[in-house]
Amino acid sequence: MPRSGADARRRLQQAALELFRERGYEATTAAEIAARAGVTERTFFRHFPDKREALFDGEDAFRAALADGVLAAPEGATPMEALLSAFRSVERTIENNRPITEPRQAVIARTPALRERVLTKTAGLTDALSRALCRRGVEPGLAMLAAQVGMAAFAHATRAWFYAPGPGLGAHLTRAFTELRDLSSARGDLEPRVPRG
Amino acid sequence: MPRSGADARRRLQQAALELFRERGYEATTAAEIAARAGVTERTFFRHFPDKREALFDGEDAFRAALADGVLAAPEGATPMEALLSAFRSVERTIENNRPITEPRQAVIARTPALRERVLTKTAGLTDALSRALCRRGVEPGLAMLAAQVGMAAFAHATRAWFYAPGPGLGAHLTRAFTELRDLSSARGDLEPRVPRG
DNA sequence: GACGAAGAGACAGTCACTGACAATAGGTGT
DNA sequence: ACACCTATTGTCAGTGACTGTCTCTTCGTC
Repeated sequence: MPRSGADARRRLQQAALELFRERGYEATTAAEIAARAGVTERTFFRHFPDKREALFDGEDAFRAALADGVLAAPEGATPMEALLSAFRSVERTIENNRPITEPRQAVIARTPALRERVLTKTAGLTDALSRALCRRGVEPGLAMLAAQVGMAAFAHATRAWFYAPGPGLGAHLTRAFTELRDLSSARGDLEPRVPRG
Repeated sequence: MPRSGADARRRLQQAALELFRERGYEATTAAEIAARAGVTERTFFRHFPDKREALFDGEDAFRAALADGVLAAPEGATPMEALLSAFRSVERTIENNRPITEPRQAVIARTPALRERVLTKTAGLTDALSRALCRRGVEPGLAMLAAQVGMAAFAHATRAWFYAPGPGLGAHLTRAFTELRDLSSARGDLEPRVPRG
């Protein structure tokens, strides 16, 4: 019964989150998730390529928003400025989504398999940022480096905001990018200690 | 027959690499790897927690070397300087291991499941670097940020060296850390565009 | 009211991974 | 030489994630 397709998908996601919270990720089977959602195990795997993905959705939209944010940055912005601008453009989205992401995070935090998947999701976002920077004329290699560094700062800010939401994500972002600048600005000895022969 | 234990392990790793190169990762079963190594499938899983791990070994030693490198950095070094010093301390190791890592990389590059595992391995290294920085007195949050940024630069350098080994990894490292400094040194507008209400 | 496409169920099968128990090779002490 | 102990492996049975295939039902369309 193709009731709506999207309906079953939403029920599956809800059931998955509930069960993961109740018994943990490893202890719940795909069949159980499907049963609670009122469909067959086979249907579960038609909606999600694997069990983990039931917890990660809407990442495509977020990735697009980030990339758009980079492209929408002011003309003369440096790579890092463009990235910060992109992060600021999704600030509100993240803050508003907190009630949804918070319980999810709790499950992820205690499940190695899910933490691993988070890393590939983050890598996907980093790739998107890198490609967007390229479209702004940044050399590909440098774009990837900038995207990774920017993403590290963004993750840092998000982590800090998660534990201390008071100041708002924006304040943590500002702080993270300031810390970033302070970290690399110290003029040090960049030359190898031992000259190569 | 407990021939030696470590022997079977080495044969399994060799067989895994060979088969992954011949037919690809997804198309080879754990039983096939075990068969080529002259043991049972059950023995394979006694040596490796999962199929992917047969390709990733010696990461523990590498992680320890990196952490030691951070701790061995000169007294007054900044976090980034300590990280660079750590990377320099494993330069030779990486250069010497190229014949081993190169075929491995080729398999990993075309296998999403293995790329995902690389990310968690890298995250493990980043954690170790972060903890080492903490032992140098760096505040934990900042240590994690520094470790991630440093690891991004290291990965950038390694990537560049992979395609252009000529100048040596050390030269690429120097260049990466210089680019890093240039990236974040540009003094920009770090304040939010719209004041928070 | 026929019809085509999109979901969904039913069913069988592969493969990664695990627990439990038995068998054997190697080294050790006497 | 002999009993003994332990590490390592083989064997077997089982669970659960995922896939291919086929059929069936429902919904929008003509």
